Amino acid sequence: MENKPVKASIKPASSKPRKRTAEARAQLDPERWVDEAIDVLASEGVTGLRVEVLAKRCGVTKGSFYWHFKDRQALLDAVLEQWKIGRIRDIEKTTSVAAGHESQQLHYAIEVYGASRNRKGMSIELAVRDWARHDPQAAAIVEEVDLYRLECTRKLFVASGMSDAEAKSRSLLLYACVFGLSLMHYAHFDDNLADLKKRIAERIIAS
Amino acid sequence: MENKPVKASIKPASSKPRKRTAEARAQLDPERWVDEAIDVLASEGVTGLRVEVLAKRCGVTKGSFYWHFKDRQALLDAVLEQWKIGRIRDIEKTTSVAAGHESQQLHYAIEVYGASRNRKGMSIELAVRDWARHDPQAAAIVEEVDLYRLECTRKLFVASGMSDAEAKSRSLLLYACVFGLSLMHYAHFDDNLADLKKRIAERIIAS
DNA sequence: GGAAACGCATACGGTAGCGTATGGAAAACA
DNA sequence: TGTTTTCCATACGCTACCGTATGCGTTTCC
Repeated sequence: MENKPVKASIKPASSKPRKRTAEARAQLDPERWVDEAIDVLASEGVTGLRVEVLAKRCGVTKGSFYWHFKDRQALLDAVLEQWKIGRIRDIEKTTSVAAGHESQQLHYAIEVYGASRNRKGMSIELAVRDWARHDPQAAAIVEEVDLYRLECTRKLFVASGMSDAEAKSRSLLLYACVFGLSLMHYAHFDDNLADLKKRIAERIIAS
Repeated sequence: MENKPVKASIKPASSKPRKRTAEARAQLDPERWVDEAIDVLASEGVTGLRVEVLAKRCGVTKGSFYWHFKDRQALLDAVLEQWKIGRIRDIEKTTSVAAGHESQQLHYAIEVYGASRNRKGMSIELAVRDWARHDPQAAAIVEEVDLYRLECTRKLFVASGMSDAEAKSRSLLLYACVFGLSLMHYAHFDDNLADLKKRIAERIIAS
């Protein structure tokens, strides 16, 4: 009556690593768990990230989970670590630019966060930040990421001709605004939101 | 014996009425529950708002809770309602000003949110907004409050001489920044945070 | 072709939380 | 004074979790 061998939620694994050592497999699957966990995190928040729920999403039971992870906390640690790595990689990609196009790149940085196609990314961002309000470990990761972000955009502002102090304030303003906007419900505040956003971006970036 | 539904009412609760009528008592206590609930909400988030935990904080058992409230959701509804009322009252207080002092009042509005003495208020704010990410009812309340806030500061910007479109963008920028800053961990980004904040406020408000 | 390790299922004990049922003390009322 | 209403305690059933123990088919290694 119970589902016997759960079939295909185990995805590739069969074709690629022809020679799978124990380590190769043990390192591959936890990543799968973490990816799925980040998905749940985005939609349910950290408190909705339960072992048995996650297992069901992966098509297995928690017996599998506790083989890959010591406990729930170990998963949370891995989620934080993977989030940090992904963010830093993304920040580097978003803020690297040829000299002379700094302010254009800053505009892009604002847009890319506000874009609707990036809703999931922002959901993760907000979930992690809410998590950080109750968990010092998450707070430490968020601080790392924030400082890295702030530093990268600060450089862009400096490169576009601002003083260091002004660049720092603009950098902070930029991210505060990006995250703050994603917290607010202003869709009915104006019928030309695009113009509003454009004015805001200009105010943040323009000299 | 059907217990009648409890209606939340705002009553200053005369200090110690030696003669407490039935109605006075039935209307006083739900308020107490809601106040305590908002405290828990601030520190634990909406998912940490449990009936039995709350009862313990009130020094009673949940038997009492279920006499005053139909279920947990009824409490959550009351919390949202009380939060909305409190916010709107606060916004009116913060944004009412004699003509000619508008930009000064805007500076005050920014400061009052960032003030450390207001940490609890901001915790509630963030908890409600996180709540709104998963609950349409909470989202509706947040939208009401947001639109009211945005409108009040918009008027201030207009009164200080801006165009309507510019005033709207500044209003949105102001609150986005206020909430965004409270989400970020930037304490170690600079050793003169006061100057940073001052520059940011100036950028938001100055013509 | 075993033997060991792997990867997962199943079963179990335990806690926390929701909501209901019911009893009971004290106040209010008549 | 007797009755009703108010307010809360206690006990119960139920579900959702966490983490452990154990069994079992399958792969990997010798």
